[in-house]
Amino acid sequence: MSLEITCTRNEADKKQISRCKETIENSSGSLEAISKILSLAGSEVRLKILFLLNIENELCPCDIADILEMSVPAVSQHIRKMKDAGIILSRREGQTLYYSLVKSEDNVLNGIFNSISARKKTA
Amino acid sequence: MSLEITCTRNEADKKQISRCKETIENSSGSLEAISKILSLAGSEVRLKILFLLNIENELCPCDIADILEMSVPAVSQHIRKMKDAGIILSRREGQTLYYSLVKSEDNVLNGIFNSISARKKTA
DNA sequence: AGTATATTTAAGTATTTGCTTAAATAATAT
DNA sequence: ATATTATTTAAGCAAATACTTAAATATACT
Repeated sequence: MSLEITCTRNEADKKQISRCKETIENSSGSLEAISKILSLAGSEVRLKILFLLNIENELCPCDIADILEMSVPAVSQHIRKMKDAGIILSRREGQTLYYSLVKSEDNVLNGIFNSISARKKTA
Repeated sequence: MSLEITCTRNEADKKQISRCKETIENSSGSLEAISKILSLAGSEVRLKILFLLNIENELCPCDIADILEMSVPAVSQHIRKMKDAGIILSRREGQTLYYSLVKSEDNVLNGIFNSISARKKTA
């Protein structure tokens, strides 16, 4: 691989590079987990769904489709991804499924919701 | 469009739905801006780069490639996206370009870095 | 000027994503 | 049982993503 010959071999700070490699190695689990969540929240549609669930507590796919003006299957498929990732959960009431956020302590999503509100005030 | 006929028309809480529509409308700017940032941070490679820049202050593409064990062009292309989005900036020193985070107050990235550290402790 | 280094850019391609439409489940109502 | 409603699942497809390799820029060195 051409990876072997880079500027590093000549004059870079080797100490810094190995320190960084260690840092990444040590946080590899959280980096993977957090990037998974961010990749979900990084879709504008899904961010809106998460944002709404945070405010409204729970919503059904049908209502979400109505609010976001998109098809029910499209919403359902976004929901599935978030459910598979364990960031939302469902409760059935008759024919209707209500989805809500899975609450947790060190939740990166809370910071995101705060940022959305904060930025709104600023604008 | 089939959007017109959903469960909403029959028995849903119309008040809730219009309230939600308004909420989304009101936050539409921040939702778009934040989801853009999250979609960038939602790539494991880019999250690692951002995480490293936060710790090391600045790094060159070559070193990042070395640390993450990937090709320089691949790194460069990730960097370009983040630069285009205005979340990182560059400083030239001779042939070397040093990249660093654009610092700001209500930065959603700070919360993310905290979550990465917090989760590491927990694990 | 000519060569080497650091980086970017471009072209090509395989994979992933996000919708659409149609069909399948699941619960309810008649 | 049959039909209706809420939702999911599957198949298909266009667009976006993330690499690869090769070529182009930019700065430094001789």
